[in-house]
Amino acid sequence: MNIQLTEKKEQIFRSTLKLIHEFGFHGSPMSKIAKEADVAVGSIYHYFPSKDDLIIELYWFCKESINKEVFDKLQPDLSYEVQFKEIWKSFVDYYLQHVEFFGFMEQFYGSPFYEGIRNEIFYQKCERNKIIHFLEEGVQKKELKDLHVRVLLALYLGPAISLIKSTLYGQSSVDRKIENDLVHLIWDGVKL
Amino acid sequence: MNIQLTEKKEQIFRSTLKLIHEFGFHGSPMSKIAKEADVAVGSIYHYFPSKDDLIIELYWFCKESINKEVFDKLQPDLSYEVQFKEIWKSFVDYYLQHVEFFGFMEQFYGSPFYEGIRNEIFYQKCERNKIIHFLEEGVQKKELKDLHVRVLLALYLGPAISLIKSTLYGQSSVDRKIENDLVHLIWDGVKL
Amino acid sequence: MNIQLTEKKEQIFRSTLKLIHEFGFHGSPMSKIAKEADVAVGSIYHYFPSKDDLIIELYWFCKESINKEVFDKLQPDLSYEVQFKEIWKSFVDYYLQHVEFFGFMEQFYGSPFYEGIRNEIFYQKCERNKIIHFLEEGVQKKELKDLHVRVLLALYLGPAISLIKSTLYGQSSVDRKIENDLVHLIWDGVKL
Amino acid sequence: MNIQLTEKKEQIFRSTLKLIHEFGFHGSPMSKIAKEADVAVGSIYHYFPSKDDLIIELYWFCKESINKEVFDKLQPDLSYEVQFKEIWKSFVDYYLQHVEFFGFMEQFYGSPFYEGIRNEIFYQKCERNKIIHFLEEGVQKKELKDLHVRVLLALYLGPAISLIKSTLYGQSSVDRKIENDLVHLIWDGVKL
DNA sequence: CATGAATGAGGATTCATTCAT
DNA sequence: GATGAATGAATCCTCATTCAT
Repeated sequence: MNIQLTEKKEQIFRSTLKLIHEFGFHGSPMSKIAKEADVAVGSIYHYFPSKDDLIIELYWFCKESINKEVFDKLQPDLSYEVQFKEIWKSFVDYYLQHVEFFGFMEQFYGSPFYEGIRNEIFYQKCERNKIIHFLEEGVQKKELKDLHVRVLLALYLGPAISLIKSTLYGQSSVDRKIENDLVHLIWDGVKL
Repeated sequence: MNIQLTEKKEQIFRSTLKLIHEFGFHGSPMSKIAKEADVAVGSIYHYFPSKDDLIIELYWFCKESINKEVFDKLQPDLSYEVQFKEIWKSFVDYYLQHVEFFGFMEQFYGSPFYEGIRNEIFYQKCERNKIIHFLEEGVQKKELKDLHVRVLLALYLGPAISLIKSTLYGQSSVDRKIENDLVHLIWDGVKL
Repeated sequence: MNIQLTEKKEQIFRSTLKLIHEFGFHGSPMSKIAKEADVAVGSIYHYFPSKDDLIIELYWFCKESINKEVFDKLQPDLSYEVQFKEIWKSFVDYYLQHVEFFGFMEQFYGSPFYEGIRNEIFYQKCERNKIIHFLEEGVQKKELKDLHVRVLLALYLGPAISLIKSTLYGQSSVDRKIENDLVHLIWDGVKL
Repeated sequence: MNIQLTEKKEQIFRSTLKLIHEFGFHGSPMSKIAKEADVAVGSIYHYFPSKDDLIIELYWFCKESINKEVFDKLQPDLSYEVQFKEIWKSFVDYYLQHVEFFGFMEQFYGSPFYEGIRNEIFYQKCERNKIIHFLEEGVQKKELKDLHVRVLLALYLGPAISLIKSTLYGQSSVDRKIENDLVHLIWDGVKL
């Protein structure tokens, strides 16, 4: 998780993302990716050893992107409650503004690709782990109820993902009010 | 959504489910499915016009199954709160006991297959719609807060799905206590 | 060449003819033939050992049909010239009225099926041989020029087939005058 | 009708021609064609989108070949009669020397492939149209009787094709005398 | 570095044929 | 006789990957 990005590499990532979101893993052959990225097939193999590697690297690339978005702009001097809500909204907004990221991630998790790297994930500073850390911190600081982290996580991200899905797959549009209602309810549920 | 089930058809469904859960859509060629189901490749085509059709029919089959499980055994004379929790736990338990169903469904939603039938779903009496109906009923009966159904749904099913995922993919085991904690929190969040 | 025709057998012949004319050999699977003939696939195998056999028997069936048409109604007491022209016109008219026969025969000759039975044909009393015999007779009776039978045959049937083709494949319609002009020219060319 | 010919493409054409002539459309799978042409199956698909396309392009390739052969070496300062006979003999000889071309063409016309391109043919400068033009010219120049072009064409090419067929399919050999006799008879029949 | 022609194993699908009912 | 479900070899086609230019 610290991808060296050349211009070409990013070009390839974007195309792959777009195609997989639209057509799925099958339906996104290397030839199509190459055409979409406006490079030769062979060139892709210059940057990635195989298609599987491309996809797995793409996964880390996505992780890193959302990670940056959600945590980098966070102001650490705000109250826990505000941070709790900011993170949640950043998370939701990021995916709503980057449909292909979400589409790709969803497919990735269901796929056997994920198997291969499952264990790695726990040792990465990816956003999931940061969020876990943030929640555990909340418990320690007596901001959150003393619940198992799995409960907290499910309650924190579960509704977020559901909302994103219903926005993307159902044809409903983004709705600020609904977002706010949701975080408030969640906060009320878990705050001490 | 009212699949005629011959013995062979179900046999094929089970095998497809198993393989897709384990190996994903790619990684589950018809030949493998046939072998697993102990039928000839050609026979599958006797029951399903194409692989795509097989997968889409399988989707409805899964829907119908969970639908039955969650709602059929529900006792309508119980209080709303109890029903609210029962449904939720049935939902979670069903998937935890039928790993392949969940694995398949998750992949299905991310895939372009889903696109093709998205609109149909709203007109089906599938469990999602029944749950929506159940939640709307709760609002009317003044059992639940008067929130947008999307909020309620996200808060009801989102954590459930998150919990299932973290149980299946993170190798944590089922935990009754965690389940109970979660529903209670949810109920507290949405009850009037 | 003396096909026993049950009702079912003829039904199968007709369907095969129709389908092969329309869709070619490939494009006419047994299942389609069965459906068109309104019998079960298995039933076809009751009457014909294999698809190849069906097609070859069908060939003889067609031969016999046109044979009957062209020679049976011929009045032997007419002059050679009149018979010469009558046979020619019967031949042409028969195919123009039985498009599928012609379509099937054309495909048959080009196909490897024909190879297998080529030799048999010379010993059959099919119309080609009858025509050859009729032409040789003409030479003997000093009605026709003393030309090699291949020359006579090419000049007699060649234009006929060309005319049928241009009528069927080009979208021109049948034209009595053109037919008459052609036979007259042919007759003038070969008569003594 | 102006096929760009790379070396590989022609290689594939030759093999396809050979196999279809010998084994028919069915009996000539892509795998066999590839082996015969000494290329990989996939390579064929690099040059032709599908088997159907291959066959249709092959058709135009054949057309173009015979076209060149028959008309390119024609000397325009010869008398109409001589040209009339030269074209005819070139036509016959070309096919007798290129058995596979004739075999392929015959099958092609009978097949549903032909349907798809029938209309195109009339607008191409293929040999059939050039011959039609040559015959019409003969009528205008008062070299030929004023007959419908379909009559002239049937009388000109019909016997040619019959002769070729009887030479190829009946195991008779090429016979210069028979050829000459035939053209003379045809010429006598249609000349003014 | 970049290209894209070439490869061929592997996947979806078809279809002649069999056989239990 | 008649049926049509079941079979699986054979077909068309795709696509990850390689490599000579």
